[in-house]
Amino acid sequence: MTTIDKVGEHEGQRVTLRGWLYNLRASGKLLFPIFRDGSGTIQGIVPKAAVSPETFETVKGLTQESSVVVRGRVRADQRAPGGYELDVDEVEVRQRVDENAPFPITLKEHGVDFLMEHRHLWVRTPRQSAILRIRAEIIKAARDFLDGAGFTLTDPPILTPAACEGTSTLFPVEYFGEEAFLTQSGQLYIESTALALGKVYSFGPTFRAEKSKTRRHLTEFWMVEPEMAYAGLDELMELAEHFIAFIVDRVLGRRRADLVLTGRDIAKLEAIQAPFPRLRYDEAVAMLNAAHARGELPQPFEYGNDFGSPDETYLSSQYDRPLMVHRYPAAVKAFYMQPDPEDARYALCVDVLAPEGYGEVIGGSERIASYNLLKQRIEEHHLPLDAFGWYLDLRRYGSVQHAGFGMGIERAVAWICGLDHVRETIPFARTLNRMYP
RNA sequence: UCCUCAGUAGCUCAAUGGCAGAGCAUUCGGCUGUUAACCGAAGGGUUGUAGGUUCGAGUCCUACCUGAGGAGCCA
Repeated sequence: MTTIDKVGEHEGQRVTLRGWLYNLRASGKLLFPIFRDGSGTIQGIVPKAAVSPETFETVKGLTQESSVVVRGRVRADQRAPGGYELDVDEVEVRQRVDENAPFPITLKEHGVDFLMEHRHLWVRTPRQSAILRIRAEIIKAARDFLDGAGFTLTDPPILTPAACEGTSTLFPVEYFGEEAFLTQSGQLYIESTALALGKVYSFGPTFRAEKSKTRRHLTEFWMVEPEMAYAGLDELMELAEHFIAFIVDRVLGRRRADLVLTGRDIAKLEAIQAPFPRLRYDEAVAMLNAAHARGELPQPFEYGNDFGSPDETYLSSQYDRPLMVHRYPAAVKAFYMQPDPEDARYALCVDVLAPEGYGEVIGGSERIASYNLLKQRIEEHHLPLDAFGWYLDLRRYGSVQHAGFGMGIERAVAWICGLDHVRETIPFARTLNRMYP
């Protein structure tokens, strides 16, 4: 018993593979079934003269995605894409797909709507499987990095009584006669555990009821959020760049074949090394205005706004590694962000923009440590003060400088895999117009 | 919420207002090295829904439904 990714270790030996029929070609009395088992694909060879008549007929009658246990000898072959072929001598069919209701996803092209409607079957195709393996590697790398750097995983609640940020739309749920919401970020809660444990992180699903219809948005997405006590913006930016560089390096080391399978340009990922370029918001605005003056951007940028998607795309395209933009105007940022002591009009925050137009993958900031200032900001943003009582408590009992960021897993996967839409980065995407399957 | 585009065979798409078509998939036949194999044949249609214009509508008009791309907002 072995798996397809390890057949090279069994060259010349007879092995058993458990998988599914990916494709079947025939040339007279030669059959070429291609099997997949979740670890890869391999082509089998079935010459009529070399096997029993029963085996030949069984393979000849196989339908796409029928489940099979196959036995045969592993043979190196120059003509094989993976380097090895299987001289099949025995096939056990576990379930044969009925030819009157064939597997809907063929090797030919399909539209987005059809594929998403059949997502439960689409995940079987080699490219989608590769993306899901890379996603798993990215998540493991993120956790390994933080675990190794002294962070403790603390899981925040999914059901929450109030908004973390006043701006985004929340999904309401009925909670024993009261209204609760699905979390849009674990940040406020891990600020609490950071003051208990020093360095912490959360990893989990978050929900935003925004009616966004773009290649970068899901209503349900996963975030990894580190939070550090006794740390400010500088430490946070250093953490962010080493975090991302570690993840990219890990994927290049362990999932290179899958990156190639997705068609990713590997050289672009190999350039991702810390340190990353850093720009103040003001410097980024100057770049956008200069680009507009040269006719490279259609819209002039209005100082004081947050960057739009075309602005982010332009800025990130100027560099071969992620760009860190820091110190945005406090007025456009969240209520909990610490103002810059050198100029209170700016917030001590940072957005990390992925290269090649993939947009913001990380957003983070130093948090307000002062009780009075935080209370004032909550009031200025017209947020319910009583709902934030516990959050204000953190500033009454041993308040310290602290900072953290959130990285959206799906955007990171989309960037690292070079995908044009985040819907392929998660097994079952939840979008504005899709809840099925 | 706004802007733009699309909806025809299981899938991907054609069809000047004038006979509903092709490739793939499926079934049958041929081929001993195929790489989304190829060659031959067969079956497969309420053209998203409802109305309207017209001698005649897949095609033009109106409304609606569904989806996609983008904006805003965000990770």
